[in-house]
Amino acid sequence: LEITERHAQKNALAKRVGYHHGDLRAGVVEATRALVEEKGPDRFSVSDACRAAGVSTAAPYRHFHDREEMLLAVAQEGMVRHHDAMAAAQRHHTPGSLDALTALGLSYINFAKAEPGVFRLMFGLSQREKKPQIVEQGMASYGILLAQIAAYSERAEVDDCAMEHAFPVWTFVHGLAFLLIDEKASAMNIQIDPEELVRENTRRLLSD
Amino acid sequence: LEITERHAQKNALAKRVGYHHGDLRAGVVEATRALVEEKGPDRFSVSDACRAAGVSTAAPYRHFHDREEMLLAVAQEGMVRHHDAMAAAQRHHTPGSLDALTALGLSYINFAKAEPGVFRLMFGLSQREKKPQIVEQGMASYGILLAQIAAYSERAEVDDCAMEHAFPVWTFVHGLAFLLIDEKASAMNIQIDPEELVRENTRRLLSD
DNA sequence: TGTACATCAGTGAACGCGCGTTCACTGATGTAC
DNA sequence: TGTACATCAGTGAACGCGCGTTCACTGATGTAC
Repeated sequence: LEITERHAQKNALAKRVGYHHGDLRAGVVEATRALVEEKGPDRFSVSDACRAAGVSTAAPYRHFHDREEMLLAVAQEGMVRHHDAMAAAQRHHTPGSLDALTALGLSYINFAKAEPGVFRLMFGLSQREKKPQIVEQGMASYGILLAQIAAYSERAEVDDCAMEHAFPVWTFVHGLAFLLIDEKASAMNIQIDPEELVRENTRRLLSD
Repeated sequence: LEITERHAQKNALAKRVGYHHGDLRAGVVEATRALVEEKGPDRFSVSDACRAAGVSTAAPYRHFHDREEMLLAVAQEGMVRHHDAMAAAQRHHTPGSLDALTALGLSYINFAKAEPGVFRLMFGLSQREKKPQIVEQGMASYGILLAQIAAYSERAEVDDCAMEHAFPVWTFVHGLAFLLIDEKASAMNIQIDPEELVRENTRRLLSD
């Protein structure tokens, strides 16, 4: 009898076996991520996330100091996904080629399109960008761009010249990402081919 | 006696003469703008604005349907200021010169720096960018850029070529504005000279 | 010019609600013997 | 292997709070006579 009850409970709640959750932290972070995506970073509420994760509203406080720390965890994981996507995108292209740089830019934009909520969380104003883990992860992503640009201009290492050229390329791609997810291009009736746009203008920005 | 009372009251409340406000709508919009600037568009609350404007929380509902309409009014006025700043910036330069285009871009960025809250309100995702008044004002601002770019490439009118070149320039400047107000450039320890950055990269984006 | 009255901008109090966080408690788990 | 116990992840109820909006009301203003 008791075994049958247990079994039913297990099936009903899927991840939940009993009083203990198993991995409540991961569950809450995933619920937070989904809500940030659904409602935006500012509409997210702790209560919502707990409801979605199927735990009491007090539970997250065993794992996070406060609401902000939950968002920080989501931003952090986002930074890693973002970095990994860029690293993967360049892998299929000749280092230092315009193709590689285009793939890098497109993967930045595609991340923004795929996860606009998390993208906003990562790149919007907050105290988050001052946390060392976030800065480090950002530096790592920027490093991928720096290396490609150094290779593009046929330099062995990242020098001042590569750094000066990298920032405008980041700026352009960053602007395009926001214009797309904030629906400004479409509101202004501007048709866009992201790939050609990124390729041509990266080329122009790196000219001289 | 009564006159003295009136006088004292007038001095104390400045804008407030008695039961009626005079221009409550403008007062509330200004309070809303200031709060959007101070706390950000998402932290703004109707109650805060009423407190700041010195009116009851019910008062704005004589002039606005709801909270969103108050933000819409602030966005709208922001669009006009933004447009006027760009129009003024180009006035001192030869039409179609790189100087004129640089001044245009810088005025875009300076608006973002001066009013980051309103800038976010104007360019963030919402249903607002679909309101005809907002779209129209946006088109007008974009038209200034289009005209300068047509003149830059020595064309008499705005043709497809000008439109194709304008979008990347907007994208670049827009991206720079966000990287600056979201403090990404400073968080990554990147030093910037906005004027040179805008001039050089506008030139590159318009090359070919 | 003086009075009666309609208008409607602004009030003050209340509404129902969801929020972030805290608290004393519960009970599943792992470990020592 | 079996039992006693410490640990601590998760609970459920409550807290104080500020929110957006509505309501019946008040009183200043402008107009008709």
